Order: sequence, then C-alpha cells, then structure tokens
Amino acid sequence: MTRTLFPPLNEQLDIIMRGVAEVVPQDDLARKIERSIAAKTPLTVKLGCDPSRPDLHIGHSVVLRKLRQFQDLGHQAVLIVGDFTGMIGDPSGRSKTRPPLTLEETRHNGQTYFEQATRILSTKKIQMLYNSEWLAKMSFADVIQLGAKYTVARMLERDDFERRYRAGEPISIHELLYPLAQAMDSVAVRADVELGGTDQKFNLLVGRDIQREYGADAQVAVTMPILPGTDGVEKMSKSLDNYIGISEPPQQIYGKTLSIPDTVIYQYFLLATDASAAELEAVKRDLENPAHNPRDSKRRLARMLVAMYHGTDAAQAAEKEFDRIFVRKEMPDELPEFQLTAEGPVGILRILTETKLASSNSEARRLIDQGGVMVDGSRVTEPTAEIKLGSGIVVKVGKRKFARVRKA
RNA sequence: GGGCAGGUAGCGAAGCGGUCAAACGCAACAGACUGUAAAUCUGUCGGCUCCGGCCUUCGGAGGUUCGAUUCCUCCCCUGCCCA
Repeated sequence: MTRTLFPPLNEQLDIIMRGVAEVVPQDDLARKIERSIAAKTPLTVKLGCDPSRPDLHIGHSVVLRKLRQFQDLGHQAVLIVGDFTGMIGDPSGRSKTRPPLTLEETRHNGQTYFEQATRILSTKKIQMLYNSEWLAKMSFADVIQLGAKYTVARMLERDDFERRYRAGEPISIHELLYPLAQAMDSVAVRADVELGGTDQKFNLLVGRDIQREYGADAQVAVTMPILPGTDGVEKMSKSLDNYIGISEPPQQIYGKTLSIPDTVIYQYFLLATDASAAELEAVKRDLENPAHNPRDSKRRLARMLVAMYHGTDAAQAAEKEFDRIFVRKEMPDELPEFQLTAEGPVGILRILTETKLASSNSEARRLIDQGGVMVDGSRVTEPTAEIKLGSGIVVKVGKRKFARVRKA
C-alpha cells in the first residue's frame, strides 16, 4: 500500500529523531517536512555508499534503517554509489594504498551493495545513482572553481584531518577534495537531507555550504551514532573483524551478538533493531536491575537480529543450535564437508590443513599440542596420529570449528 | 632545492655487528573457567621438522665483514623544518 498523504509533522519527527545523534539544523528539518507535506512532494534523502567494501554489516544498517524510515514516511531515498571517488582510491587508508578500483569493479560492488541494502530498504521510493555520472564530467577548470569555494583552514577543521596533520601523518591533496566531491553529489541530486554516521558530520556540513554556493537549498544533515563493534569499543568494521554481517548465516549472527559486552546491549537494541520505545524502556530497566541476567537481554537481542535478516524460524533454530554447541557442547546440525583421496589412514596434519582448520602444518601441530583438536569426540594428542576415515569422521578444532571428512 | 627524523612480523613499537625468528603491547588462536564466542588466568602466535635442528624474513638493490635488522653506497616511500 502506498501512502498518498504524508503523516503529520510531529509523527514524522518522532520517527526520524529516534536514535539519531544530531540533526543540523533541526529547524530546517521541520521546515522542509512542512513544506513537503504542503506540496505533497517527498523529500530527497541522500545516502552515500562506499563501493570498495561491498559487505554490509549491522553498523551500516544503522543508517540504512534510518533511510528506510524516511521511505516509510513517503520520502524518496537516493543511494549514491561512490564509483568515481572509489576509482581515485580510498581517502582514509593511507598505509595500505588500496589499488584503485576499476569502473567495472565499482559497478559490480554497487550492485552487490544494492542487493544487500534492499534487505533493509524498501525497493520502492529508491533510486541508485553512480556519482561518476556527474563527477567524471567535471573539467579541471570545474574542479578549480569548486576548490575556490572552500578554504584549507576550514577543511583542516575536520577532526581526522586535524588529528593526522598534528600527528605528522600524510594527507594527500585528493583527500581534501573528497568532501567537496561528496558535496557535489548533494548538489547533483538536490538533496534535502543527507544521512550519515557521526563521522560523516563534517562532510555533510560541507555539502550544505557547497549547495548554497551553487544556488541550491542547503540539505539537513542527519547523523546517526556509530555502532560499536562486537568488542564494544571500536566502531564496527570489517578490517577490525568486530562486525556482524547482515548476510552472515543465522548461527554467526546469533553467536557474534552474544559475544558483545553487556555495556553495549542497549545501543544495539536502539540502533540496530526495531524495538519499540516501550521495549527499549524495558531493556534499559532490565539491564539496570542487578537481579536480571544481562545474558537474557542479549539472547533476545540476538534472536531479534537473526529474525530481521533471516526470519523468526531461523532465529529460533540459531538459538537452539547455539545452546547445543556451546551450552551443552554437542555437535552442530550441519557442518562443512571435505573429501580426501586416501588409501588407508590419513595423517592428522594433512586433515587439518586440507580442511583449512589450520593454515599450516606448524599451526596444526600447535593446535594439537594445545589440546584443541578432537576427532569424533576424542582428543588428538600426537601430531603423528593417523586417522581412519572409515565412513566419515568429524574433526573439531577449538570450540567452534568443525568439519566432516570423508574418503573421496 | 637544502637540513633533520623515520620505514622492523596483522597493527603499534623495541633492537642498532654475533646470544634475533627478533623484547613489549594490541589483535588473533588454543586451554581452564563462565551466563556468552564476555571478563579473568595459562599457553601459543614466520615456514619446515626425524623436535636435535633446518630454511626464509627486519622498505629495495648492491657492498664491507668470518658474521648485518644493526656499518657503507645508491634508490624508493613518509613526516617535520627551511627555501
């Protein structure tokens, strides 16, 4: 069902403001919404996405979910794939100068991004654009003109630039151009609102200035808090390996969620789930109650997250599976299978390396020394052990890595 | 263009002629414990190994030395200061 009427201002604001870090400037948002209601015209809500890392995680979901809320209120979502900026290279990663992506790769990643993002976003009221469409067309003269509209001092106000500058870390010229390029995206799509994490605040504000320079109405910057990763400290990111991917299997999502520290449980509920205001209150109360076991809140959170991306059945199954493996220490339901060609018994080292349960013979030896290797439930103590495959064996490394091995 | 300081394992950071596969911290992995894949504690953490050792590494290429991560030369990269 499509809405023909936009909900009233207060109702919209209630939804939009939930969980946000900051809206700059707030009055403008109200004004724009009022205007949109009066003119029966949706707001254009822009979100930029980085095509170099096509795997979305719960951290990305925070801002995507906010965009979804705008969609549900009848507004127009515009996803901008930074294919052009991606071709130049990554601005923040300097030590590991990432090889610039080809146009083809960015297109491909953009497509992957879209597929994943639409697990959260509605496929209606959405538009996806590649910023090469307008950025690639800019001449050097255009770029100089654009550059003239902003000053180095203002650019260096950005936290991370300032920090890096002070720390004596290199900052390339093109990195200074990034916020401007992103701002041009806002000009190009006539964004009314741009969404981003709080780390994007500066970029979003530059967008306002540049839009005005080009005679457009300045966008409202809506920033969302950064979701901490499963370590509870750093921001969630793939490179820190503290992420929960939205395309990960239910078991992974469930287990990883249970590993977050108690201190961030509430934030996860607030930012990554659809918990209602009342539910949020309840969660908060529980967590403050010393008689309440935080684990219960966390299990609920884990179920909710799995359910969001895989459905409630999967959530139940994941919980059951988790209890089986980690609480009762039994075997998982399904495990990866490997086939080895072999006559007679096979050395345990070969089994471990071929199943990728260990990355080298040395590591395999180490694991055995440390008592971390089980075959069919009994501990392997000798690296020279020969295992009879028979009709198939189950190898377990550590607490949670399993493989079934059969004779090919 | 000149001066200075740097480039060490996944990251950060010691070492500055042999005792260095390289201190320490983080991350990671294993074990114990636990409400959890949390916290804590213990151990491991380049590759190969007949567990005695062997092999390949300290920006790159050469050189000096019995011997270099440590000294020299050239080159590449980064930061700061001066112009």
